[in-house]
Amino acid sequence: MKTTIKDIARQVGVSQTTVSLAFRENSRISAATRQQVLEVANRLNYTPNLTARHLRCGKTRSIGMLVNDITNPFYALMVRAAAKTVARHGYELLITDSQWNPDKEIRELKKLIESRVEGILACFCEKTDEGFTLLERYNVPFLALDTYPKGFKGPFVANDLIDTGRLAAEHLAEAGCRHPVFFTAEQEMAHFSSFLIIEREFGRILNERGIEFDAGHVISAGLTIASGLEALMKLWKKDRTVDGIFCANSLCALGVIEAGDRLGIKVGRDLAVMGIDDLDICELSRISLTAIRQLYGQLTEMAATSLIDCLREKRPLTVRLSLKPELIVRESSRLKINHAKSRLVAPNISSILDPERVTASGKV
Amino acid sequence: MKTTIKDIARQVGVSQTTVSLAFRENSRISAATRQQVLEVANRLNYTPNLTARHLRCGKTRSIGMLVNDITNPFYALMVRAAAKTVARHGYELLITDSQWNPDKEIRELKKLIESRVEGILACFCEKTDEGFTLLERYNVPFLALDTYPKGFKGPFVANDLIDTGRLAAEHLAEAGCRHPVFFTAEQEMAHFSSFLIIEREFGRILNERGIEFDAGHVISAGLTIASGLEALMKLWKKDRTVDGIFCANSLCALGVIEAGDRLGIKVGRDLAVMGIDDLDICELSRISLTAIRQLYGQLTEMAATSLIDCLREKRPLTVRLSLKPELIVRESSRLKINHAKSRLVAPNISSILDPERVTASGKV
DNA sequence: TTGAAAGCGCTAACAC
DNA sequence: GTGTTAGCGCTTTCAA
Repeated sequence: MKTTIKDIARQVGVSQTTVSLAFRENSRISAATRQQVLEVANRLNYTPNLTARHLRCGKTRSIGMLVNDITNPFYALMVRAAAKTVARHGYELLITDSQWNPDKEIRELKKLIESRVEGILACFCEKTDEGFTLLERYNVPFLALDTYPKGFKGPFVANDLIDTGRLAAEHLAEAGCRHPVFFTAEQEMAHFSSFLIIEREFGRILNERGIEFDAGHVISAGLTIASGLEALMKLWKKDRTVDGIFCANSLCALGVIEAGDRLGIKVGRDLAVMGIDDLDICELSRISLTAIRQLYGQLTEMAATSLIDCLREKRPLTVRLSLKPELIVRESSRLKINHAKSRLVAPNISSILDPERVTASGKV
Repeated sequence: MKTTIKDIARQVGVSQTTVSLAFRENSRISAATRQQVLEVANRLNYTPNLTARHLRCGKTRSIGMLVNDITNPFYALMVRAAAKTVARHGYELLITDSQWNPDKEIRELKKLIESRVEGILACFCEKTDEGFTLLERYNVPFLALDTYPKGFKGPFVANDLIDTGRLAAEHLAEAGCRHPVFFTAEQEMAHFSSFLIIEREFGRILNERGIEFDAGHVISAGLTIASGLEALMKLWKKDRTVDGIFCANSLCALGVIEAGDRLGIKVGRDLAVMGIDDLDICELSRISLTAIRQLYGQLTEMAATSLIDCLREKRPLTVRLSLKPELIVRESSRLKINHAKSRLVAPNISSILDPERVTASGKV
């Protein structure tokens, strides 16, 4: 059995209260008794039982975090940022993963609530409203992170998806694409509000510039290398006029490049490829993938901070914030430049060379 | 304030026990009362307080997991596998991250102990013995995962590092390398037992085959793309005889390839490059990096299962298991073949094409 | 400066 | 089937 405060009290010959007090700085305990208590505690290998403390105090000093896929570098980055931020304020982070499964999302959220986390940072998988309805119902302070469900009225810190769509459209238009397509997530996810927002703005800007784009130019490619590869293979069989592909993430774009290589398409010259999420490897000269960088670390830090601030001050959460993404142009989409001057520009390698860079793939 | 069992009891007009019992399947409660209780519970938005339950029951049904860097795809993969396995047995997973910092490792382990996890899956950062000494002292069942500290007498499930070193040495020797080097982790990590074991076996096999290899052929390159890039840049300035580089991970190897490209070295023909950890992108034909695949998912699943089994049966943990790694040969190291027959072999693309493949980079 | 008593929300043992 | 009682380990009054 684990040593408790009682055991120590008995050994030292003081009350439980005294022992409890001895573990806190500048409480009204004499230096001598504190000394004794700490000694015995150490000898008996005592560690406080947080379960008991939390029950008694009525709060857990913990924040829950829900992500869709912990093995995705961006969620991992967010988790890391959240853990750090939360720890700085004396909180724990309970991490859970829905695996894009709405049922699991609900189950995980319930468990967090039952664990009595004081607040939740939630990346909803957005297939239903159940997730945030649940949190609202049980009255748990929460914040939507990275993206938020359609029509969501609550607090969020997210990436600016309209801007994302716009940047992509403008870039491809300027690169000289006349037949761009959007490779969105797989069928089941393609109707998530985040992808739809990007798609709509992407199309709107293209149309504005006189480039044809409608539902027929949206392809449920998926979000993995394998699915991007397959999607271009399939597309190319029936349509070889495509000259630009905007992928919903960079993994998909890597698959598209691979397919291009196998099909003998000159990526960057005859076909512009770009993705969302700037992975480290996008910078390799062999890849050199144009990507829209989202600031996941900052995003999460801001979210966690404002959640904890509100918790502290017992204010309701009101933050609704969209972070601007950044376009990183590389070789995979220099159609116009290459056509015009046939000149290669050195890829942007600054960040790869910077060992201090916060990285999604990290170390070992 | 949150609804408690008491509130429900009062509303329904039964005792707390009855309410408590009503939430369990086939307890001795009448269908009618259960019905009532559940109804009221639902109306009052009741959720059980796990903190209280755990305190009362004296166990938390939770397992702690310590990794060195949650943003590293392999640790993320392990976390995912652990969470799944543990959940299947009705346990929770508390995830923490030492960030390769031994002090943080201790702090995090202490927090897990205080949270009264029933067992711990630990990837020790190995800078000191403090981590496992602590766990032994507080008598927490634990398992070293992925790697284990030098001279470690306790239970572990790890990759076979001797085999890893051997596979690399044999492969480079057979590829025809006469001047191979080992790019190990950065200075501060290079003396970790895992890297040392790999290094020693790598050298031993090379020597056995009459290839020169000593401490001078070990370079503290680091484990990131940036550091691999820099390391080869530096090395090439003073030594151009190197014809094979075995990197402690694949990210480093990607950096090496990048450096090779920039320096005009023909990677795969004049310089063989290989790494440990087979990332998805290693399979892209633009990269085609030879790598030693470690089975992180299986590793973790086995560890978690045996931990929980022992917990259940109150047996002490005794497992000491090393999993065999697998060599995946690709274009980056086909020196001999290329020299001899100048023939390119199609890269192994099977796994990329398999959408079911468990992947480190995952979706979105 | 210390101690006694109460209680956080729940469950287990036992009585009815 | 249901209720009573006690107690998990801790902290927080309040009294001494």
